[in-house]
Amino acid sequence: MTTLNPTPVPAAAAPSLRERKKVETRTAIHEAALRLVAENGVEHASVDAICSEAGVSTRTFFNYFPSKVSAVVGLPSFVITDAQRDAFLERDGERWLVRDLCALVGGIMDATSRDGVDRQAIRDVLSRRKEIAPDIIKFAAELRRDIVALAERRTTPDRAQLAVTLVMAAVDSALHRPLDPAFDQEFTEWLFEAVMTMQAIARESLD
Amino acid sequence: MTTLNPTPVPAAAAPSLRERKKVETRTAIHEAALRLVAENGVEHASVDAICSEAGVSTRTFFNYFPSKVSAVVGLPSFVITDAQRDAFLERDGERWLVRDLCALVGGIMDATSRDGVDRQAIRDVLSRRKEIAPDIIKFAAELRRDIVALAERRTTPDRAQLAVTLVMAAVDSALHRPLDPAFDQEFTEWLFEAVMTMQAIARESLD
DNA sequence: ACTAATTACTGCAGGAAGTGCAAACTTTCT
DNA sequence: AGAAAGTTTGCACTTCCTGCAGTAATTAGT
Repeated sequence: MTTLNPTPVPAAAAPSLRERKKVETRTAIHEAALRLVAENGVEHASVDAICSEAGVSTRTFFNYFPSKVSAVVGLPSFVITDAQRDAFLERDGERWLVRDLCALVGGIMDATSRDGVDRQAIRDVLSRRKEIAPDIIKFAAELRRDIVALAERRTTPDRAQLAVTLVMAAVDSALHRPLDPAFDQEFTEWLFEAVMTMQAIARESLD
Repeated sequence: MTTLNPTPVPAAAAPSLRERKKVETRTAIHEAALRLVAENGVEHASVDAICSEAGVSTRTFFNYFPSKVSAVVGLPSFVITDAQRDAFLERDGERWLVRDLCALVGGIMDATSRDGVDRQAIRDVLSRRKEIAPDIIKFAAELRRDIVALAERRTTPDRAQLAVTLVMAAVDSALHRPLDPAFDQEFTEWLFEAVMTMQAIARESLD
């Protein structure tokens, strides 16, 4: 499952002018959003401001991103690729369920800022402007549903619900952690570590 | 902590006409919001519609509640009472931290729909209209900060962060659970149970 | 190279959430 | 009754976001 090419195989093909321009404007918007939010905070970085910074019309902005947060994240929405879904469903039952969920979610989150945008920039914004966390969580809600659907193929609905909640909580904790040097290591690892620490805290709280 | 009266003690005193009217309009708005959201879903229940259902102006609506969700919940915001804070800080250290957090959060959530509104109504809306969950979580974000601040008095910032994240995840799971008969029992108990189950899932996922 | 079909960009009109301000109205106090 | 204090309302305004229709740019066909 390592070398699956999503494009129709026959040579990477020169990306057309159109394609290049699309990437260009999307990147422009994304970078402008990142820059302005970093400088002024989410509240005081209006979509209009981002648009003029990026040199596009407001309408174009919403052609690329459905919301302000999504522009900051650099993704119209979180999506599960076929490869990711297959990898997750390869194993069955509850064994490694939580670990696999971490891998899945980590992989999905890693899709942010692909097209040549400095990943450090997005990390900075997330850690410096924590007010954005609730919006991001809300933004990820749609994804959550999809993941629960997948998890339900490996355990009961009830436990699937809780397992996913737990992993999403790990994401949440990532957004609230101060500064976050750990964001550099594999996000998946980081998530799993968070889950394990939570588990430990819960257990210790009992004796 | 069972029989603590929040009012200044000296006789319950006849609530003035003004006070009664305020409660009346707040209740009217809350009930209208509940009713319309239950019928049409969050998306299709506009604030304007809620206002005319409740017989108040739009402006008055926002005098009572800062947002649509807050009107559904029936609270301008989640608040920690002094009694609750004191009860939480009575114990020290990590022992029972998670349990105490569940009690704290459970108590806070229990403040919804006090003034004679059928609690069943709000439960119904939450379980029938799950799309509202992300908004509620976002609504509770402010509270989250306050709770973390409290938790930090009993453990390290890092572990406080994670412990609170875990308990908030339990709330999240409550919002996503199908139908939820358990909402009837003490919410606190329910939260703790969710945490424990998550802990179990995480642990089992390892062996 | 010129035309035709796609596809992207833009403006405009408008809906919905939410805020500040000042006028109008109600309850309360003296 | 009249002043003081508090509540409700209308109005103008900002921001996010969507549908629609027209324009402009890219690409494909000849």
